[in-house]
Amino acid sequence: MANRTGGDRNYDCPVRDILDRIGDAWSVLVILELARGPCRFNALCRVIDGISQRMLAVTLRRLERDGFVSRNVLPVAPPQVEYALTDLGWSLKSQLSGLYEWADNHQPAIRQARERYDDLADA
Amino acid sequence: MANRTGGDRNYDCPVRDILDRIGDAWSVLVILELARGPCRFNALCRVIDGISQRMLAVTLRRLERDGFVSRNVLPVAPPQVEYALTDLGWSLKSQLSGLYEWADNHQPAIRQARERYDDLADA
DNA sequence: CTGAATCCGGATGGATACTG
DNA sequence: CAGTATCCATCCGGATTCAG
Repeated sequence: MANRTGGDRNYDCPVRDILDRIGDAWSVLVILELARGPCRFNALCRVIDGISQRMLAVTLRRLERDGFVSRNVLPVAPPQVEYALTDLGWSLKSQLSGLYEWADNHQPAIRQARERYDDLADA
Repeated sequence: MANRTGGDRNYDCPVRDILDRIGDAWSVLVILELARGPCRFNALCRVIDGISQRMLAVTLRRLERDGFVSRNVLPVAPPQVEYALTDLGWSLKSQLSGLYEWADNHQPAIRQARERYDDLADA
């Protein structure tokens, strides 16, 4: 989605951008992983199970563009690039933590609601 | 996205479901609208600018399934269906409010980061 | 090692028409 | 009124290949 499909269903969305980002599974996983410490491209690729090089690159670029992640090229050969959370990134991370907590607390309720709903639907 | 594309990139995602939901623009808008009070289908359709009948129906069903929204069929003719937030829905709404606040506070920083990034890219 | 470019299948969402 | 069904354009993400 990146930033609105067509480009202009504007609403009030100052938030849409952030929602688009955290609505993206990979972004969240990358942020969570980087919260454990700075990390390099391939290391991230290995540890984030299932992500493709392409999506990791795309995700990192988006996060970097939004200022959540810093990209540090170490002048060595072969080149190494280290990614880390910025202050803004940490701020977002703490928001995510809040969401995670909420999600954990309420997941049983959601699960239950779904089962009830699905049972009725099957019948 | 609904619930994981392929169906099984599992991770630790108790949160993924919620993230998928609030990552969806329509869901957020519907919740926000219902937070202003119960509402009927066509009324929602009119007030949520740009949504199609289909997407409203799909969105409402998802929200209902997860227990965020209640669907109340009034036994009159012609049939009326009133949607409203459940307690769980209100709980989610307050989380969203937190996110909105955070987003508002940090949007300047993000905007700035983007401009900086894009300027460098253009050059 | 760290990516960028290309190709491509599948899912998503819009438009439209139809129904109870 | 409150949806459902169908068709179709679009976009996303995976796999693969190439490059600095």
